[in-house]
Amino acid sequence: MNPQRPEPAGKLKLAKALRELLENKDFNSITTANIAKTADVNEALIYRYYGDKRGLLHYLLSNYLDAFIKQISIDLKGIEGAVNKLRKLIWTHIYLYDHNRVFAKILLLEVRNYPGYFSSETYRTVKVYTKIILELIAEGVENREIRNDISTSLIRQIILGGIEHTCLPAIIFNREMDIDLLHEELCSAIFKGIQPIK
Amino acid sequence: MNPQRPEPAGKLKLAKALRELLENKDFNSITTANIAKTADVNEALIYRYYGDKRGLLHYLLSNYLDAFIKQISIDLKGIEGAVNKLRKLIWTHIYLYDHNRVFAKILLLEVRNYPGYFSSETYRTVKVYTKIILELIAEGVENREIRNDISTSLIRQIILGGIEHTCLPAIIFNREMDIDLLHEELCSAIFKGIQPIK
Amino acid sequence: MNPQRPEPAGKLKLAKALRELLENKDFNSITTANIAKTADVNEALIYRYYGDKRGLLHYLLSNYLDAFIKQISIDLKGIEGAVNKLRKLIWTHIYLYDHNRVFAKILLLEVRNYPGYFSSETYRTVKVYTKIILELIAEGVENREIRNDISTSLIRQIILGGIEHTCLPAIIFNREMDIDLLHEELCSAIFKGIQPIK
Amino acid sequence: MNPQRPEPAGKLKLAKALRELLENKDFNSITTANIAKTADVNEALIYRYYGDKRGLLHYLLSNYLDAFIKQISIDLKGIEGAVNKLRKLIWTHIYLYDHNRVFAKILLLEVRNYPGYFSSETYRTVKVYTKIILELIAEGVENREIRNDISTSLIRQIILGGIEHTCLPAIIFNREMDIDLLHEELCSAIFKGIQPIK
DNA sequence: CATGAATGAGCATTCATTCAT
DNA sequence: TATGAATGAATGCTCATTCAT
Repeated sequence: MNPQRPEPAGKLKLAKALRELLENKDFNSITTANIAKTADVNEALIYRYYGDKRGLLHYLLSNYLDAFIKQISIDLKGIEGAVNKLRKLIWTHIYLYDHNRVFAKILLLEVRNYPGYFSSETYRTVKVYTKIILELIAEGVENREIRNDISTSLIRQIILGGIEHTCLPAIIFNREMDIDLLHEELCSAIFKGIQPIK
Repeated sequence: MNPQRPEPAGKLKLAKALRELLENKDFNSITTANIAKTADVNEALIYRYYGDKRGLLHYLLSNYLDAFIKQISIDLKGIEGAVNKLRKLIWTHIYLYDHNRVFAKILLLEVRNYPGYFSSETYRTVKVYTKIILELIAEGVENREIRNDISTSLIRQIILGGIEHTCLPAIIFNREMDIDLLHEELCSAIFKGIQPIK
Repeated sequence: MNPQRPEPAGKLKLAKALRELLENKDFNSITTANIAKTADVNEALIYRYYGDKRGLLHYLLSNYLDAFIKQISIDLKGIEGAVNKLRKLIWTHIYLYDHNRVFAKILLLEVRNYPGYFSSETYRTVKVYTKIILELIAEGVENREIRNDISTSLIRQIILGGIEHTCLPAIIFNREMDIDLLHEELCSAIFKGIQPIK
Repeated sequence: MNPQRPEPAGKLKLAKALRELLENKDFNSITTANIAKTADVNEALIYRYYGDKRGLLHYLLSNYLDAFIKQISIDLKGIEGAVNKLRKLIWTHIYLYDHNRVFAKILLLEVRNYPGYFSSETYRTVKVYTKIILELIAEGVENREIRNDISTSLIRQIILGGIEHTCLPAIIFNREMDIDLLHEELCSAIFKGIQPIK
């Protein structure tokens, strides 16, 4: 219960091992034997620390998501205006996807199809993020930067869907991404539609 | 002796079964037992009729590709001008992806990573299609509808990449597609760049 | 029931096909599909004509055994004395093993281990042969060419065991056989022991 | 950490089970399910401990070969003269084949035809043995007990071929062996030819 | 905190055999 | 007389997971 107690060595080694392996293989074709051997610990530790193989994946993911959210929070500091903040958020989101393709892949492709996703901690962490977005939108609506005749949740949908739509092909096919270009295109598409008509 | 001998029931049932299963799962996580049970035939028939599990997938695909190409060829009839034909081709391509999501998924995601794809019959059929596109582009260049300072194969790349980029997210996440909208956006992006500056 | 009715084409083709295949593979690794394809007939014919795969093998074998016995019977004509006839019989036996290695292999290795061998037609034909030997021995005993204080069946055992012993290594490892040398060694070993002490 | 850690129970049970089964069936017709059931352990242990089914066979074999070579080395102690040592070696070889028929069978029949045999550890161990023989022969040549106009490797060939030829039939057909008789016959045949003419 | 041992369920694939026509 | 369609029972092998220590 002591939040300060350091994680056991084996637990960390396993997480590190899976992260490594995910760079070259997809989750389903990585075996537990594989992970344990790479980590140089016993296979059974996966079950002790993470419940099961998928648990380890979610642990990895939630670690990443925490960093993701922390990064975005920092990046928003000092920016004025909800739309400006959202622009920055989108840029960082794309940037982080580009620089953490393994996680992007898991998040975009692996994690959703599985039963239990919506009751997972990953999902709870994702919701923290979507809540941040929602609040920015609400702020925008209040400031009259954003139309008030579209529901905030639909707007959030548009933003997240747009990011996904924008990044997915490059991530699936390991293509390079021109972050600034993609960001510009995406923002103009999004904000043209959701900004109030003056 | 009859070259038109109808396909055996089991063969067709298997193809149908895999098509069904692919709607919800990806190929690798569909088992042969799974397919056979869905088809309500014996597992061994997969091997009798298709050589192996992957053979069945390629059968499905090549059936679809033939229909795909036939449809596009018909759709181009009566249209004048290379750019107009290409616009129509893109529309039909998107339309067919939208209405045959299983095949779109296979084509976009499953089939490429596999060793032997480039020596498969599927690949040969795909090349028939890309050749059609190439010829339309060449026609366009000749008629001065399309710039002659970009290689035709690069232009083809742009078109096919664009279609992919446009359709992939909707296909992966089973989202609805506004075909006309996507088509319009895609075409304006493509043709703005490749039409000659007057 | 007409003994003159010719064998159906398919039946013969199958026998021929198996004989061919046995030259390069052992029986267990030849499949029924294999046989039928080589014979260019339907797989089910094996079951119509021979009951099962092993039945076909036994048919082949009994054909061979008939020829074997016929050949030996002819070879014995015009030879005087039981021991001389036995010498000739042994020579021909070795000769035929050497020149029909496929059958030698089946007879020596494949056929015995199987349940049902002793009630097979093959076994009945083999008994015709051993009866010939037994009669030659009895003739020899009567003529005082062969000791009368060893049972004829034991003597037969010694002869057949000796032949087997002599030929087996060459047959298993596909080695060449010096028929005359083997014959001489074997006969001197056998007849030294079984001829009456003068 | 203890390098002498005892072999796991399951590993040993599997080896014992295969040894038992080989008494009545040949390796190819023994299934992994068969082995596991006889050993009363899980089939997967074969793969954990031996890599695959054939690995288990080679384990059995190499255990046996080690004992074989150890026994022969001991038996040669205190014997004077290369030819006398070879005689003893031949006797022990025949004796061990007689008393370990399963291994004799594997060694004579199963192991050779397989691809990879010549790069296996079994083969390396076999070579240790043949080297012992070669050295004895060289010793004999030096002492003028053995002719020096036949290559030592040919002489080794004659000895090993002779043993094989002598034991094979009895081993294949589970017949009894009169070891002393076989030994005497074989040695007289071998050494008549290879001893120097005085 | 960590491990070695063991397992059940499943995997793609093979093959001798049956049967309606 | 012959065939195409179909199948049950294996086969060697893999892997996530459990558990006593």
